[in-house]
Amino acid sequence: MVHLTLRRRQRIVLQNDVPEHAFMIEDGCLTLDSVLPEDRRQIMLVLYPGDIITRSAAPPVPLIGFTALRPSIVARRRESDFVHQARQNEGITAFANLAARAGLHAMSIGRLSGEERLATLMIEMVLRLGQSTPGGRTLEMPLSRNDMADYLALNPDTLSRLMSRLRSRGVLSMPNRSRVIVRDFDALAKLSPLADALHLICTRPTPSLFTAAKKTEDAAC
Amino acid sequence: MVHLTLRRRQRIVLQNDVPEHAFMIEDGCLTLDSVLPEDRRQIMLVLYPGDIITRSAAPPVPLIGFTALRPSIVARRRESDFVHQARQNEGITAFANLAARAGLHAMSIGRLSGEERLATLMIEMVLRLGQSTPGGRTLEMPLSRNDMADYLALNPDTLSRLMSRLRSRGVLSMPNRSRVIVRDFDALAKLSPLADALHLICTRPTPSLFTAAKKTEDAAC
DNA sequence: CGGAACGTTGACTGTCATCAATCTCTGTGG
DNA sequence: CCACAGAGATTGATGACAGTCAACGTTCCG
Repeated sequence: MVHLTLRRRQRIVLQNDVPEHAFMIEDGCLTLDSVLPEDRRQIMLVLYPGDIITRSAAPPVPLIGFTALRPSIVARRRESDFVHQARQNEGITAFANLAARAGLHAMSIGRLSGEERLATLMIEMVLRLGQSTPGGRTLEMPLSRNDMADYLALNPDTLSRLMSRLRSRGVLSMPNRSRVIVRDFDALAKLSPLADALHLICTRPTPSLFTAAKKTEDAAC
Repeated sequence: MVHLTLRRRQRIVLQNDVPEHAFMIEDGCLTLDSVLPEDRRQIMLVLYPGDIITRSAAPPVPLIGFTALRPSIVARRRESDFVHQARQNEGITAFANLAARAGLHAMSIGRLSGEERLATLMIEMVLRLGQSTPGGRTLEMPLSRNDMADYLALNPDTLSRLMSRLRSRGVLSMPNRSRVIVRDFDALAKLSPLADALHLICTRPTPSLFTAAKKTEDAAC
């Protein structure tokens, strides 16, 4: 196992590694992203500590990889490390969670308006990174404006307009480029049809199915 | 373990089951879908034999579930069945694959034009279900027009226009409502930036990482 | 202090959604 | 076997939302 220390903006491309690696986020915040022809970048997911990425769990597009949004630590393991039961359980829950989040994100991109998508992102960020402060929930936004646009499948100009709208309505404010203060979380939650789902997926520590399986040792089928 | 036989259009909602179940597609073709307020339906993924769905691997939105597109057989197992090493490997590869496909789909919805999305779907269908016939690759399309629209995050009218365009260009034809004949697969592939990725994800039997792990028995970390 | 990267805003354009009218299948019952 | 009903699909007219381009403002960095 190797620990990788990534600087901000540093990127690791998931090539057809032999042997394949599993990258486990230990600290920091990264994106799983890819760039299509004509500079169409899409951020598939934002990754947090506990997430595991492998080539097989990522879409097999040429430039797929992950990018550190802030200084991050990633453990790289080889496939053979997953012989152990405990590791396997970890892998199953991590991948199931990844699939669930990717599906939710597809739904957000596919069926929500620009404003709803932005609200959804902001709720995710508050739930993951927000701190209670006087005046609202505050967070250090790890995504740049362009990153946010690439995550939400919007263009930066449109996103800027949407942000201005939320600001003028007093839902949130941005004292500087990276800091966000959500002044009215309830209003924000009302803007996103996925608020409840986000709450479930961001707060429950890890889903239950296979972690519980270890305990019950009875034979199957 | 229970085998469920599903009729066309039959739907199973993934509730907060206790104990949670794993549904393994044995035969047929289904969708993983959900409906948001204002009748906004999104098909997250099309499921094929070998796929495994659990509540934890699906986005935690209220009406999430799967729908049979044609008569299908699904095995329902309980969590305790996943104690065994072999099952765990199965689970890991299945979920990793699900995550990869969900990510690819998000990219398709997010960054492709309507026409590119439709081409992407048609390529997926040809690769999964196509039969070589004189005059092109033929397939029985399991998705109705509305399903296709809900999968591609388009509306049915727009989709109809796009289909007409492809038909008039001679890329494909539809002798009846459900049968598709792809007359010029190369032209179709050129329309989708994700053609190569689809090829990788639809043809490789199952990804390699954890299936190989069983063999190497050395200690980890 | 100056330059570059990043962000904002306005005017215009294009794509896709919506609504409505019409047409086409498909299955049912006379 | 045909007529019919109802769902499904097509197509045109129109409108809304987001994309594009360009100009300008702001922040951050050397």
